[in-house]
This record gives sequence, structure tokens and C-alpha cells, in this order.
Amino acid sequence: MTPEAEKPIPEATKPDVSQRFTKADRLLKPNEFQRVYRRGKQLHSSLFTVFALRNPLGRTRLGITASRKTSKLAVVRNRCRRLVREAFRRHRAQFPAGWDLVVNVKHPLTKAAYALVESELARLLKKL
RNA sequence: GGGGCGGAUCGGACGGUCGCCGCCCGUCUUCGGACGGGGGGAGGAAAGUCCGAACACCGCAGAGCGUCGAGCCGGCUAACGGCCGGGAGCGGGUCGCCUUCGGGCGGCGUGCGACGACAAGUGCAACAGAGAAGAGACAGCCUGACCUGUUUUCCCUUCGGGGAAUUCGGGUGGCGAUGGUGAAACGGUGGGGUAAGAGCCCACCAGCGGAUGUGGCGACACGUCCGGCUAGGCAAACUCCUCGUGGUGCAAGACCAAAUAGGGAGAUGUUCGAGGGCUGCUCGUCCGAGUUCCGCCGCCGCCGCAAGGCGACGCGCGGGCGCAAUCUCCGGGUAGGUCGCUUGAGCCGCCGGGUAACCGUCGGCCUAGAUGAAUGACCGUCACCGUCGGCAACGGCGGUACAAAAUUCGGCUUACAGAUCCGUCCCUUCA
RNA sequence: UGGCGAGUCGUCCAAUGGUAGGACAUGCGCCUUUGGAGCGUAGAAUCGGGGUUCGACUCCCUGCUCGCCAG
Repeated sequence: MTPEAEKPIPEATKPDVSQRFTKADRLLKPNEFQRVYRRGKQLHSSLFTVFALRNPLGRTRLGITASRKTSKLAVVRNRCRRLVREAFRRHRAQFPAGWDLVVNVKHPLTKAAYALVESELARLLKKL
């Protein structure tokens, strides 16, 4: 599937781009989620729905939701969350800054490969 | 060597890159944190939430009823509906004996089950069948008894008949052996008995009740004697008996506590001093923004011929004065945060006790604590399985389970690719 | 996390422990020029696995699926 496996590695070694993902980069409280749901704009894909709302912090924060409707198995839901988080973490430098994002996972993502999640997330966030 | 069953253990390995969540150490800090280093980070079921506990709060004088649950015996356990051992029962296997060829009895493995009481009471049993619980008479069997018809023979006769024996019937009646039905039909075999029969009587067997002996802690087993000859099934039907049971659950609960708006106490200090108390009145003094003042509306009472007046009332309406302002303290408490939160009925090992479950001495170890919720993603090599190509070495492709902590333990149940070990049984091969 | 409740033809509902029934839908036939309506007729189900019972949709145990409630 991926002919050149070494491509992500030189990107990661760039000194100015941090791929770290700390608590400051996440949405942590229910009212933060509710604010994004109520006032944010929606972007749709077959894999997930993204709610986005501008914040004054200058950095983009992420929250991920995988409901029981997505999959009954907690293992599968956890993997969905981690795939989305990984895709966001690796390519955050390419995304616009200063947004609060909430990603709602849909059922088809349970069978999707990581590369597909990466490209879909990048495609949606270009619309911001 | 292969397969079945039971038990135990494990649940891909190594390396690299980028990350995540706690802990420890060091440095810096604007006290928010940042950086560097070290070390740890899902399970046998973490799951389902079916039981049992710990712990916490609320309730509670004591006892009982009710509800719900448990239910052979003994042991283990903190406890249990769990586990271990045993008993009786049921099913199937195999061997032996008997056989009316349906099966029965005994021995040996083995499997299963929520296994108190239906001989306390109540209730239930479709269809079929004669009859389904102190039942029943369809077919059938009987002619000893009573009534009656009839065949034949004999006797008597007042010739109308009558009597006795006998044949075949009918009715009253007797019967529960035989037949068939059903899941289930009120013991079995043999003999006696009878008109025919029947535990009606007897013997033996099975089963039941009582007494008793031996063994066993006990469930129970093996006997002896007596009794009456049959007492059916279902309590995962109501019920009865014995035992247990207060409720809610870590989002339990404890602590800290912003902003805002309330509550309480006090201080400073400016102004209006209404109203009230002390008094007969004024002055004065004290309390001091209250049940304040004005108007309107509604309603009620009293007075009046009436217009109206007076008084009282209203979670009434409108307006005015005032209740100001500042500071300090106290209390409840929301957002938020901290604790509870992982050292525990803990794990590993040796030895000892016990048939076992399990227990004990000693020694060693510390092994996840998240909270919109960490334990991940990608790549490479190897291992295993399948498939394709190939004589082969090998190469390509695909796959490697079930499933992830959420207060913590002990069980149960359910899901699960594969690997290893032990025990046991069967088949095959070799010696 | 804790606590409740429900699963029956394709759909919506019935059924003391005793032959699983009705309506609509579907197929076929009749009727009609044709369709509809009507009439007749047929097929079709107890969530899975055990147990109790002579016999289970019903009673008991255990899984699965769906729904609801509290915070």
C-alpha cells in the first residue's frame, strides 16, 4: 500500500515542528464540547463529522467522540479514537491554528486503514 | 505416532521512529509550569453484571410479620447460590449370569441434576379411554341367590294346572382376572379359594410404616422383628417446614473552594428624623425606617332618607420619601479542584498438614491508577497457519483469536487463533 | 457505573401449562373489458441453548438483541 515507507520519518525530524500532544492540545471539559457543538460549523465525511469553532488561544485543540452506536466493542472504539488522534498529531502543523475541533466518529471508520483517516482529515480541515 | 477426555500454564518475540498517562530524582521558574534523566503502564476472561463480601453514607429501643432468597450430608472459606469429598437417585457404556428375547439382576468405569416435605391442607392432568384419584363397568366373565321366559324328562292332578331335575335365555345382581387407551389405570409370581373372581386367604419377592441391632461425625448402608396388605404423579403449582435477609451504592462519601446573587454579625460615617415611648402639653431625652405617607380599586362593618361619612381589611394597583455607601468577619454552597485510589481475605518460592478444596511456619517481592478518560501508530526482521508457483532450497500473497481496567476483592457464566506440560483411555507400529 | 423492561407469521397484536389465533400484507383462483373493492383459498412465526413436567409461548436457569431510567 505504501511504497515509500521512509517518507514520514524525515518529516518528523524537522526541528521546528513539534508532534507532541499534551493536555493543552485537548478539550477536557464537557462545557467546552457543548460550546463547540452549539456554535461551531460542521464538516462531514463518510468516516467522521468535524465540529469546529474559533478560539482565542492561537493553538488548535482536539476532542474525539466515539459513541456506542459506532461499535459495541470498547476495543474498536478506542482504536478509532487513537487513529484520529494520531492523524491529527502528525499533521497538526499543516492545519490552521486557533480552532477547537470535535470529531464524531462514524461506523465506517471501524474498518478504515490509517492512511485513509489521514487523508480524509486533511481534506476536511482544508475547508476551514 | 495419532485421537478423545480431564487438569494446569501461556496468550506472539526482538529492534527502530514519532507519541500518551502516573511515579521518583535533578535543574530552572514569571510558582501556572518547563526541560533532562530513570523506572512502571490492560486481562484470562479486564466482558456479562448472575451471586457473595469489604468499604462508605442514611435509617434503626427490642421482637415479630411480610418480601426476597437458599434447601441431601460433611468439610473448606471473610462470605457465598462457589469449591472439595461423600451419600442416595437417574441416564448411558462394558463384562458376567438369567431370559417368556420384550428385558431383568449383579459387578466395574463414566456422565448428569436447584436433591426438604404431596403419609398436613388446597389445586392441576388436554386428547384418547369404560374409568384419571379412595375412580370406573364399554366389550366381556358368572348363574350359587331372587324374579321370569323356555327345552327335555319324570311325578302328582279336581285335567285348569302344580312340583322336581335339566337345557338355553332375559332382568335384579355379582366380578374386577382378560381386551384395548394413555405420560400415568390402585403391586408381581405361584398356590389355595369361588358360580365367576378378587390380598379374599397363604408363601416368596418388591415397596411402605413402626421398633430395634451393627457400621459411619452424618447423609445413609446392611440386617432382625412386628404390622397392615398398597399408601399414584406434580411443590422450577399454591402452600408448609428450617435457615438467612434494613436501605442505598465510590457519580458511596470526605475535604478545599472562584465569580455572581442571597443569609447573619459588626465598624466607620453623611443626611431626611416620618412614626413611637416617657408627659396633661411643650421642651428635652430615648428607640429609630417601621405595621411609613398620598391617591385609586375591590370588599366588609357601622351611621345616614339620600348624597355621602367613618373604620377595618387586601401574597391589591399607581406614585413619593426612606431603606444609602464603604469596610471587616462568619456560615451554607455552585463551577472547579483534592482525597477516596490502590499494601491487599495480595503475589511468588521451599517445607509441613490434609484424599481434596484448602490451611500453616519461614523467606522474598511491590506489580496500572486514567477521569471527554493514558497503555498507541507506523516500519523492519523472525515465528506459526493457509494458499499459489517450484523437484527442492525458497519466493509471492493473505492471516495470527476473544477482547481492553474505571472503588477493590472471592466465585459463577459466556467468548476465544494457537502453544506447552501432566494424568487417563483408545487405535496403530516397534522391541 | 448502577437499576428496570421487552422479544410470537413480512408488520401490528392475542393465547388457565393442553391443536399457536386474528387483522393487515403476500401468492393463487373467482368476479370485472381492465384495475380497485369484494369472495374463496394457500403459505408463513413463539430470540438461541439447557432444565422441570406426561406435555412449555407460558415455569426455572443461562446467553443474545433491542429499548428505557438515574446521576
